[in-house]
Amino acid sequence: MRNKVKNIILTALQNLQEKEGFLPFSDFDIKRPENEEHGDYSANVALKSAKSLKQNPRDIAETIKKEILSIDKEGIFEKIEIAGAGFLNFFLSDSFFSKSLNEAIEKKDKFGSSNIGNKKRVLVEFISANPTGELHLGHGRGAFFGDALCNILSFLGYEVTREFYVNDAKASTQIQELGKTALGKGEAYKTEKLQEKIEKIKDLLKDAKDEAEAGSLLAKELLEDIKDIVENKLNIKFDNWFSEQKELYDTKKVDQVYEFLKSKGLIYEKEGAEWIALSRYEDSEDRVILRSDQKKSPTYLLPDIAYHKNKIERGYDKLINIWGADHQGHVKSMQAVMKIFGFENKLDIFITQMVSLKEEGEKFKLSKRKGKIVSLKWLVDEVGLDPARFFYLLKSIDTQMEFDICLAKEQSDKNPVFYVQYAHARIASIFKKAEKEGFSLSESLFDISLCKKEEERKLAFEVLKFPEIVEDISFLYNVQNLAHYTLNLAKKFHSFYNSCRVLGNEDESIDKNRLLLAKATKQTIKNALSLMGVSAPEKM
RNA sequence: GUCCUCGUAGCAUAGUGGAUAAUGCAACUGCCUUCUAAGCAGUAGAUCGCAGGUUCGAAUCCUGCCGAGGACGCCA
Repeated sequence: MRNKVKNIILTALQNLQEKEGFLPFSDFDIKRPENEEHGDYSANVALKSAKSLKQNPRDIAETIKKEILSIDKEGIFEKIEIAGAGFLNFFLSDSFFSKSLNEAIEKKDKFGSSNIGNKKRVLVEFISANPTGELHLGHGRGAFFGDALCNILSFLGYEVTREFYVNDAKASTQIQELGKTALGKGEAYKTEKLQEKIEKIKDLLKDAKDEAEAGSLLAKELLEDIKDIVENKLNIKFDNWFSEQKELYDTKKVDQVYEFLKSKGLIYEKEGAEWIALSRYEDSEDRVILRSDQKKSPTYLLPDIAYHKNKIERGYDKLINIWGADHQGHVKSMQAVMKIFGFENKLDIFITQMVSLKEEGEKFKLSKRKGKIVSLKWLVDEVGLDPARFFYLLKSIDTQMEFDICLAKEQSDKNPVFYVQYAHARIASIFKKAEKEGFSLSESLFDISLCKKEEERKLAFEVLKFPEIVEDISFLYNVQNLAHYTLNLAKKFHSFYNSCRVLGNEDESIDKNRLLLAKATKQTIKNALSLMGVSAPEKM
C-alpha cells in the first residue's frame, strides 16, 4: 500500500521535472502520522526540497499535490491536504482501502511477503558460541535476533543460509586449554557440567595422544549439547555447522590464505611473531597472525580470514555476522580483511550488547570466563520458548538489557506475548462459532465503507501496515519493530472486539464484513509471530 | 589513557531529522446473563543524563562533560 503511494508521488515528481524542470528531492519519507488528522500517510518531500528549490515548501507541496491528483486514475486518494510547514497529507479512498485488504486476505500466509530480495544470496553467521561451555543468556540475543532476521529475509525473497561457525581447531589455544582440563592438568572452563562430560568420555580421553586431541574430543561432546539445545530447545535450524578444523585446517585453506597474504606483501616479522598489516586497510593497528612460539601457531585471526575468504568464494551477495559485545574490537579488523579481498560493503556486522543480571537488587555481569553464568536452557525451561523469544525480540540488540532472574517466572505470566497470542485465540474462537452457525465467507469481499466504527477502520489500517514493517526491517535491521507491531495490532484488535460485535448483528452483511476483518487480522498475527518463531495458538 | 555501545515516566523498553514523545508492567477509577475479562475504557505519571552547536524543525546529527557496560592479549 505504501509503495503504491510512494510510486505515484515519484511519478508525479518525474512528470514535474520533465514539464517544468522542477527538481525536488527524491529522497523523502512516507510515514503514517500519529495524529489521524494528518491523514493515512504523510510525506515531507516539499520540506526536503525547499532549500534546493529556494521556494516556499507550501507552494512546492501545492504543485506536487495538483500533479498527483491529475495522475491518480485508480482513485487511490480521497483527498490530499497540505498542512503545517508543508507536509503533504494523504487520505486514502475507501475503494483503495478495501481492495488492499481483500488482497491481504487473498494472500493468506504469503501476506507481507514479497520478492524485493530478488533471490540474492545472504549468509548469516550467528551464535557461533565456542565449544568450551554452555550457551548463556547473552547468546540468546544473537540467537533470536539472527533467527528472526533470517526468517524475514527469506520471507522477502532472499536466499538465506544460516551458519554456525564452530571454533574447534586443534591448533587453537582454547581447545588445548580445554584438553588440559580434560586430562586433569588444568582448570580452564571447569564447571560441574564440564566435569560430568569429562567423566562421560573418560575412556576416549585415555587414548588421546595429546592435549589438542583431548580438547577436540571434549569440544565435540560439548558441541553436541549446544546443537541439541539450539535445534530442540531454541528451535533454530542451521543450514551449516561450519567446522574450523575440518573446513579450514584439514583442507589447507588456512595455509593457502597465509601464502596469499604473504604474496600480497602484507605479512612481516616483528618480535619473533608474524604480523598482518591491517592498518593499511584502516584497522587501528596491525595484528599478530602467527605467534612467536616454537610451532609458530596461528592466532584466531588467520583462520577467521580464511573463513571469510571462503564465504566470499561460496558466492554470496551479502554477508551478515552477528557477534557478541566482546567481539566489537574485531569488527574493524574484519572489515579491513574484506577490503583486502575487494569486498568492502558486502559484510554487515551486528554487535549484540550484554545482558546483565539483576538479582535481589544487585547486578551480576554475564561473562563467558568469569562470574555467574545463567544458561539459556535454564531460561527457556523456566519461562517457555515463546515468552523467551518475545522478551528478547522486543529489545533492540544494541541496548544493554537487564534481566531479573527473580522475575523470570513472573515475566512469563506477564509476558506481552500472551496479549498477542490471546488476540489470535479469540479470533479462532469467533470462527468456531461462525462455523457452527453456518457462515460462509466464500465470494464475500471486505468493504471498508460498511465500517461505521472507528475501531474497525483502525484495525484494518493496522493490518495493512504489516508488509511495510517487514520491508523496513530488511533495510534497517530493526527486528524489534516486528514485536512491537504485533503488540499494536493485538491492541487494535482487542479494542475492536470490545466495541464491535462480530456475530449476531441485525444486518448479516456486517457480520460477514467483520468476519473478513477478523480473518485478515488472525492471518497477520500468525504471519508476524511465525517470523519471530513464536506460536499462534487456536485456543488459550 | 584510547576506542565501541548505551542513558527516554517508579521498572523494562519503542521511537528511519518532522506535527501533541509511544507500549507493557506497577498505581488509581469504572466495565463480564450475549463471539475467551490472559480483555476493554479512563486517570495519574517524562526538565528524553547535563551543557553547547548545526537545522525551518533535534529524543534522533555534531562537540564537550557526567554516568553505566564492553573492548583495548601472541584468548576467540
